[in-house]
Amino acid sequence: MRASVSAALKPRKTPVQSRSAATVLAIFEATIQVLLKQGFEQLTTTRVADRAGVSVGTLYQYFPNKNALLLAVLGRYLDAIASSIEQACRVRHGSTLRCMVAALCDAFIHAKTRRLDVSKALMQPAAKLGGDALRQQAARRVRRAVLDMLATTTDRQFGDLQMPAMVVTTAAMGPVHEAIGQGAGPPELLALRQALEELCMGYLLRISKPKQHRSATASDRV
Amino acid sequence: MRASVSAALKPRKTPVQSRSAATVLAIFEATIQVLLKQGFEQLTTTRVADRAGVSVGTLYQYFPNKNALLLAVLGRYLDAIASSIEQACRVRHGSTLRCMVAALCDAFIHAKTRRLDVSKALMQPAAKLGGDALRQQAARRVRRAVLDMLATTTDRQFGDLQMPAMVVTTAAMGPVHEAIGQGAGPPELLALRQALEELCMGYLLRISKPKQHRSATASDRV
DNA sequence: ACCTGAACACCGTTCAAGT
DNA sequence: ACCTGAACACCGTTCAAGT
Repeated sequence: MRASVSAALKPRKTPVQSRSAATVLAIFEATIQVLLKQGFEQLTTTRVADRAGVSVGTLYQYFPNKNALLLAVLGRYLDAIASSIEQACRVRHGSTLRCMVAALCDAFIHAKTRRLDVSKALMQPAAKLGGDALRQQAARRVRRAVLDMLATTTDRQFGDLQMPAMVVTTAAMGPVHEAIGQGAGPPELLALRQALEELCMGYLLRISKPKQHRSATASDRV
Repeated sequence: MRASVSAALKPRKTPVQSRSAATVLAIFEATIQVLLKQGFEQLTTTRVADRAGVSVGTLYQYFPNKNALLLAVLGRYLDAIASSIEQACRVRHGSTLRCMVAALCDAFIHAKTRRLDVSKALMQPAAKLGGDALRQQAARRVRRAVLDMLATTTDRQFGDLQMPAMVVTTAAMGPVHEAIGQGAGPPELLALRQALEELCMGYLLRISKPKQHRSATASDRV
């Protein structure tokens, strides 16, 4: 029952023929193309329709307005990011804190780096009306995934988990966003990854206690 | 020689009579009013001019286009924030790491909380073309201030300072932004402040070594 | 069921005319 | 030196007509 980020942005009419499903896909791709080649300011519904090979009217048959189109594209992107981080977290359930932190830092950076051009292109309209709500919804999924993972550590125990999960996720985003914005290359990203790990480890060690070493296998497979 | 964030956004023509200085101020205030009352989507150059009590033509005499107007308003806001953080940092030069971190966390939260309505209203257009460049420029000032402060600690010594300064500033922004976005009240902000302090402390202690206790007064007034 | 594109309303921007 | 506001170009959105 995991909520999809783009749930509220469903096209006006659901494609029932394969022809229109292709049309919607073409519009999505055309939007990203225009965003990449012409930029946000130059993005026009007519231009998108042209590049998609359809008329404006067709575009408006599937999206109530330009904003909804942009949000739909952004939503797909955020969905993909959230999913990949969720998976990275799930794989590390029941492992060491250091191991979890390392995986998490990797996942954050990969998410933003995977399709760097698209990331950057989407960052501009991201703060427009509604875009922030989407961002928050995706952040909630990530936060939840982090919390679930932390709850299964083998070597540390936490009091509250809500706050640390929130702090770690949002805190890690900032440096990554900044580094990307400054056009950081592979070497800088490597140094950044290291710094993020120190950041998360320092914080999480500080607010947690070592776990009692009675029977380590007891809570191994909860 | 500290660069002003809004340096590149100077009005088209510099007001030489007091009448026009008042006009520019009125336009600034009108922009924020419209942003607050009608929202970003409804913000129209004509509407701003109307509320400022001038005609559109007058507005365009001082700002080359709508985007420049928005950026100018955003620039003033970011300037104010950066300045207040710079000052908070300066006051703590030569003090303890814990003391610095505490002051810094306070400054971050205060900056975003001071005029919360304006903060929120400005967050929408912040990511539009050019807005991101402004944000980065302000972030650079803050980063610089943090670095300068850290260089004067009495109890710890760091290897590199560039990375920690960058990480701490950008990392702290995320949780604050998120909390504000979720409509956090005073109690939540207090808990957040505490968490931010742990975050910064944990990280900075981790990457620094205790200072030798030879003659503490030697590097006191560098 | 899906597509077209001329037509309409509205907004950013200009500029000739005013004081 | 500063202000005005009608006029223009362009973009988002619609809808009657097509297949």
